[in-house]
Amino acid sequence: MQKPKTRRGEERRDAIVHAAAKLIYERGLRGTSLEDILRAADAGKSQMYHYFSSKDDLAAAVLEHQLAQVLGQQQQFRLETWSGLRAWFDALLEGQKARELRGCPVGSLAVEMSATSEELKARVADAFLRWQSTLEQAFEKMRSRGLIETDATPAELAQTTLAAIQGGYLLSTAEQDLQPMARSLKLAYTHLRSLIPKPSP
Amino acid sequence: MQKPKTRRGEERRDAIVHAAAKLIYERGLRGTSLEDILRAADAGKSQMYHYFSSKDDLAAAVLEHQLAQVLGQQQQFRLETWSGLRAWFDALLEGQKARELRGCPVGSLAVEMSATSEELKARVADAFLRWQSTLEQAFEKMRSRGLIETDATPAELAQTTLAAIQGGYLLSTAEQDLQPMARSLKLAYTHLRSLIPKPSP
DNA sequence: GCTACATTGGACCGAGCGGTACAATTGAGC
DNA sequence: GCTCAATTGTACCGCTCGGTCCAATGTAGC
Repeated sequence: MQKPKTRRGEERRDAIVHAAAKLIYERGLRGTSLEDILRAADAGKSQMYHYFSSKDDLAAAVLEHQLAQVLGQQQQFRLETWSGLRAWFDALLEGQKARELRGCPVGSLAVEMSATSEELKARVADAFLRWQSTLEQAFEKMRSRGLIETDATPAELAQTTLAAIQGGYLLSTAEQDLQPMARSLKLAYTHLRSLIPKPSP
Repeated sequence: MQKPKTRRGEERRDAIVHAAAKLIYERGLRGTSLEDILRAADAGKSQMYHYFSSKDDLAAAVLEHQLAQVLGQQQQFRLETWSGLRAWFDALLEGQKARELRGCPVGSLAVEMSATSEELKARVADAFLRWQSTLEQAFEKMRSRGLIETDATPAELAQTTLAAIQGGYLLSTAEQDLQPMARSLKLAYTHLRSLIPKPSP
């Protein structure tokens, strides 16, 4: 409903979002009740409805939180270098293994939210486009530095790379096997490497 | 609970599964109540519980139904030929457009089911592996006919192709734009084409 | 047309859901 | 230490959910 106006309020709001993110990631959005979340956050209903207007509103905040987590981790890598890109892919794979093949914290939430209201659908689209745009910037840097050379636009590369990531997550979660994701990421990496300009003889 | 033992029973069971598949595809599994489904199928609760032991049991039947639909359509194409493969990709894209970017009938259900019980998770894995195996067979045919030549196993090609499809679906649904799926499928196709053996000079 | 079983209608249930109301409590700034 | 807005505890609400029960009805095969 409204933003926290004190330090303490902010911390409580964050605690609710954190607990919600964790539970929703594990059980899905519809599979997680407000009461579960509030119990986990050690908060009461009045607190939640003080900061969020509805469960959907909280869900939107959780989506933002998850995206921020992903982008935060991503920022630790210099994606515009080959070694950075590879390290990032490796980290995604490690994360998926560590989280027991439960899927992408943003992607799986997005699927469920897109099947709900128009409002949430729009929020999901916005979140994904922002994610895509961070990749686009990295590929644009690579292009301008001569690391890659292709007719494909950076936007196109960002889309196909993100699709490979999401497809990898989904298949690896569905089949309960890390391999499909490993292979999908490897293919995406190999494809990008194939765009390295040929040395002119 | 038990299988239909008459013609009429079978039709009613099918009607329930059909209605469930449609609504669940539109609103998600948890977002669809039994009462919604039964109203749409013009059936009563006792009918549903006569043929299914629970909502999860019905969900498993819906997954089977959706997979059968997908494999049925797929069978109309000769995937082991380049033109057939391309036509299939085009058809997937057309379907996603026609269904208003709502995603893969199997994939989106799989995401939600995997976040639920262990039982459903196992069913999802089985379904996906069966889908994957049909692709694997097609690629194996291509390989044995000399259409492709690669170190990658048919199983590996099937996995990466399926991942590209699912990633394309997910991104296109999330961003509410057909383009990411179009590009993801195009990339998958191009990659497979790159495996055409070089004519020995 | 009898019989045995498959099928169906519909009332009912307890639990849990998202959401509301309101009074009590806290604490920052003066 | 007063004041007043920010924050919190708690009881409550109406509704919908998945699931149960059992009597009524249809019907295939004899």
